[in-house]
Amino acid sequence: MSRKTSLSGFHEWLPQERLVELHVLNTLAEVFELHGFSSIETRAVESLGTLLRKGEIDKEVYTVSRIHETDAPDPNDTSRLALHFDLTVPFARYVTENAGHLTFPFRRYQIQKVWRGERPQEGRAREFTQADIDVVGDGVLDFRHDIDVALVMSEALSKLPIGQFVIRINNRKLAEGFYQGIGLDDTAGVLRHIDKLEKIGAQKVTDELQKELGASEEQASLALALAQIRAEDSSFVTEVRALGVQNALLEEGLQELAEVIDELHKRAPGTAVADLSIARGLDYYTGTVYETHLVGHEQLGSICSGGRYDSLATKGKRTFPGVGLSIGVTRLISRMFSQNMVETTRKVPTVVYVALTSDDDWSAAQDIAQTLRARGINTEVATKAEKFGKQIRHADRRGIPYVWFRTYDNEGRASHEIKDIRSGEQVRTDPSTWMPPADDLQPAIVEVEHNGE
RNA sequence: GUGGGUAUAGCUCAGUCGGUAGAGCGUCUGGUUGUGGUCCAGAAGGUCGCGGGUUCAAGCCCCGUUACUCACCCCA
Repeated sequence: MSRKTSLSGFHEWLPQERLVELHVLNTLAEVFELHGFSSIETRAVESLGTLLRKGEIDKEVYTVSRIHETDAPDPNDTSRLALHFDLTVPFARYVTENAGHLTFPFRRYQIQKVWRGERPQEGRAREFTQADIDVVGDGVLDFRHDIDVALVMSEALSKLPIGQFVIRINNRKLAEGFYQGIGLDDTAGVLRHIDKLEKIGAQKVTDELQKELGASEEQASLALALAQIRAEDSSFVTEVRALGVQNALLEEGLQELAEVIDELHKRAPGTAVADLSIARGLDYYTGTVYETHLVGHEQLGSICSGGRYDSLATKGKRTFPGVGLSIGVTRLISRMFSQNMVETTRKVPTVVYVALTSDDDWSAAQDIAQTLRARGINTEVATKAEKFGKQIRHADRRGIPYVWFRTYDNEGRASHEIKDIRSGEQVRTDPSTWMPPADDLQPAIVEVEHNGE
């Protein structure tokens, strides 16, 4: 169901693929609203200064300029406009700008396209859709929201035809406190190497920690030992303590992570683990961090990530701490297509195709269609009285399940017949009463079961 | 940004030693003259990515270029 695009990294889906995407988007919005998140949109552009405030991304940002701009663009001019590369940073700007009109804690969801200029490959596009939820507080934000957002995402992902997934959770305080406790001060550097654990293996990570960060053999092996800890409940706490590191920040992180994991284990068993190797690149995270992988598709990378950020949004002396998660909708559905994880029951919305017996019947056929549409039955009408075989074939190829015939008996009296193309069954009917089975009213998404995978 | 691979019909791909551009699927038409799917027969469909070079002759060899693609980096 998937195919190449002529502009790399900019997907354009076929109608049946779009049906899947819409199903995903609608399902997510539904679950988010069930949990009281309001929908907002932010503009597609921000000033370069806003986007780069945290100073990590540069080349992957697309800047926007008018073709009539007189001077050559200055790459250092932070007032230039650029397309947003995620929804968290624009949201932080939105919160500070509209703080006076919002009530806190503010729960919002936001589903929009974002753009990044990196080299595309499977699961990585230059234009893609993110579905974010965040909760932001004024000055303080109860820690329970860290648990809440993970539960919401767990529920949302469970309703998608994507098989099993695991939300892997860590805590920045835990990691940073631990590294401080063993004398490693470059937290970001250590995390960057630890993050590669799954990809390059334990030995290489230990080597790199020593060579590139100047860690001692003992420091490296302790950092690695921490990263290898995994648990579905708070049993990881004793494992960490067994490593014998003392640090106040570490204790705080341990407590937070234990609380998140215990509650998820209780309310959404099997969907979350504490994984102390999770690092996350973005440096604005200050506590809980999340990453989500599809079971059996780990190579795809994370399909839903986020974390707690205590100082991303500030306005004068006010700070707006937040916590949120973001689903990579495009990454998710491109995988669903490439692995044939889903099918649609048909590729068009149409339920009934009204055939023409003669070219003069078109207006009468429109009357039939109108009667059906009034009851919510998607209907289209043929424009030419081609041979019935051709009209049926036309409907069949487009995936329309029913063809409607208006026929005449020997006395010229009109009667109606409807044919189910799939079974071939054709019966007399009446436009004012006919209804398709509920399953045929709208195209549906069907999860494909793969054996042995 | 770095390194590898690929580019031929709508799609998937063959194309030998440099010698007239091919197959399967799909599409269209007919067999079957107003009830599809199967079968049979036939037809349409090409800037061989683009530009240059070598040669009597280039899809094929050489140089350049663009796009796509995979991996790295990073991330959803």
